[in-house]
Amino acid sequence: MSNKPATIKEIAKILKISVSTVSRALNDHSSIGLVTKQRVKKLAADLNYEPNQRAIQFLHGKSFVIGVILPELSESFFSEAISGIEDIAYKRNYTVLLAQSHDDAEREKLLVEKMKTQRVDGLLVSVSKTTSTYEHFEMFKKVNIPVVFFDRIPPLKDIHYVASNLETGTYEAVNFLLKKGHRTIGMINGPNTLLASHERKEGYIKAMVSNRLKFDPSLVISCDLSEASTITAMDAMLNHKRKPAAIVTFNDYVALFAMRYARSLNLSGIDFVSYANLPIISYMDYSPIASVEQFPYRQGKKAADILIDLINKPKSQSEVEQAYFNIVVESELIVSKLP
Amino acid sequence: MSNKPATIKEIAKILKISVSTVSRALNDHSSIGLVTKQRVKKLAADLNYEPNQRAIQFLHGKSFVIGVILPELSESFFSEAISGIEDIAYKRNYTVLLAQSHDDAEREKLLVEKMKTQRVDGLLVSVSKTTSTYEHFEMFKKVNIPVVFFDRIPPLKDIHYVASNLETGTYEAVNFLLKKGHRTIGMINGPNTLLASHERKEGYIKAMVSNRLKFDPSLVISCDLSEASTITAMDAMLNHKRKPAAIVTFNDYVALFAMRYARSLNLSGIDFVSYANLPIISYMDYSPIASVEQFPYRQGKKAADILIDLINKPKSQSEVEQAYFNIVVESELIVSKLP
DNA sequence: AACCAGTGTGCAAACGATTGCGCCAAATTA
DNA sequence: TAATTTGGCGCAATCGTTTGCACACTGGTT
Repeated sequence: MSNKPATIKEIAKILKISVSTVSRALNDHSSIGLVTKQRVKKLAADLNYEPNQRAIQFLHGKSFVIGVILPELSESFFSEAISGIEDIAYKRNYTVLLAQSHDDAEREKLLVEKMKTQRVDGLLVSVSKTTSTYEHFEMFKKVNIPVVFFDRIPPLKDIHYVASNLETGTYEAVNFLLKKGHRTIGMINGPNTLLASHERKEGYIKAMVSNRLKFDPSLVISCDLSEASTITAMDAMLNHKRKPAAIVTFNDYVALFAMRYARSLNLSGIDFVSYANLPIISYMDYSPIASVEQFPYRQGKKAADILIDLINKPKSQSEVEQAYFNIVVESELIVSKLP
Repeated sequence: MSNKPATIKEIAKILKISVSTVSRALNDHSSIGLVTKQRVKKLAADLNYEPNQRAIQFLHGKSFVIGVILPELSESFFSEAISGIEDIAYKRNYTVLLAQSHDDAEREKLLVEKMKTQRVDGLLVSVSKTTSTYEHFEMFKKVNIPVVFFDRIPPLKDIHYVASNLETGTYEAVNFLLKKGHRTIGMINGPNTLLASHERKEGYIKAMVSNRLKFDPSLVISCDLSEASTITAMDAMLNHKRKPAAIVTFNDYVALFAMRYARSLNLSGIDFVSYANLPIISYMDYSPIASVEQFPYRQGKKAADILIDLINKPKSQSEVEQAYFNIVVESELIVSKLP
């Protein structure tokens, strides 16, 4: 009963006109008379006609699908980013094919393969932590399928990407602490290999310098983001000849570890500032007094927009004049509301 | 330059055989000679031939896509569930079309519409909190597209669903507390309208009764899950003539609020048990001593498996003999490891 | 010599929608 | 009145793949 969806053919047969007329009528083509249009549209509505997307995709040689590969949806940065991607895709009539690499380079490679066999029209990627080779992405370029990276950018030339610049947010953060009266500010940073660590450090330095303070490198300590490593860093801070009165931490986890450790030593009064990645942290007894926000939703939207623009861009005649989008979303300091 | 992907036609032309032979050779059809098969496969590999999925989907009248609508990816229950869904879909050669309702009934309706125009082969849904009408799902049934609900199940007859039974986990939780020596155990439950609240209460009662203790209804207090409401419930607990020495809370947020409130009153020694929904909670200074786990990944896998089974099931001759899958994934108590 | 079985291959239709081209009639113009 | 425009519509090809059917061989059995 009421089984197969209606097709354009059936409409044509019932109305005793040709399928081309029906198609044109539904698409408001100028060469179709008003009465015919209305008759067709009426019947289409009655039959609950909906165009078969697979047929259209097939005809156009396009899938209207964008692939999205990201490390972990359970990280709130990514679950928020995917909302932005989804919203744009929806608005621009694209569909999202989502997959998680779970920070596994092998799996990421497989997923990229699958995206290719699925013939996505474009790819949005935030690369896995363990990824060290990038040929699988290069393949896409060869077949002219645009790839846009976001947040976790591979060290490649000539790519499109959207990422946040943590320098500005960090600058604001340190400035905020200085304005609050702190003179000695520490930073528990991430591994030096990460671009993100570098940006944080640069922001820190700029803030110090622009306030006519001299930058003390020994107050910026790297850690590997584990609790143990955070505690080691904290020990170094606390034994420093200039013990910091405020500390900027690489992320909320590190802040959590550091704050807990400080309390376990019965130390209070140190102000912490972090980078927002755990929404739950605001519910907690102790939380950073301010946070650098990276606007994942906004980044997701932007990246999706760029990707779809690229998909629909007429092919550039010469490869040379190809422009690469390198969009930087500025980060921003959000000061916690007092309870 | 290496533009369009290779097609079966090109292979046929190069090898001077017909497309049907090529197709059959690639699919290992028995009527094709060994030599021909090998020649075809060799060339296909050389040309990086991959079958055009859109063409195949179009031909079969199937999309090999399952739609997934869930409330919020940032809730870890769902982000874990989607991993299970993805994994099964990948394994069984389906593709996932994901969308979030953000707990908005209107949006959910729109998304269901979109899924229909996209002609998904099946639908997996966890309904939004604000959804109160269900016709949009009924539509799918009419056109014979299977729908499987998971976790948040609508109050409908004759539906497929996968959900966890919180009764068993709650039973274990209360039992655990009793074994630990507590005689008076309180429960801060959710709204009575929720099935989940009911299951928790039943588990609580069963545990008490099976330990020959009498059930005191005044020790099970409902709240609306807000902090204020949790505090009200806690006040009632603490002023109870039999002040509970252990409390089971509806979820981790409620546990967080309650524990914080207890500490603010300088109360310690109350044992809390909760239902796992915030992975971060184990990182915190104070956390429940045990948690009822609902295995979202497992639920997601199960739901996806059932859906794909339904999609591929030969049509039942009579509507009557249609069987409905009502799968219950038992919940389970996980006792926190001591640090 | 006629028949059959098996093996290997090609022809052509089908899936649903779009679109360039051509055709016919009515309306306008010369 | 004849010539030209134009509004309205149909024909048929096209996209890539699968598949039922027909056909042409070869080799073996009556």
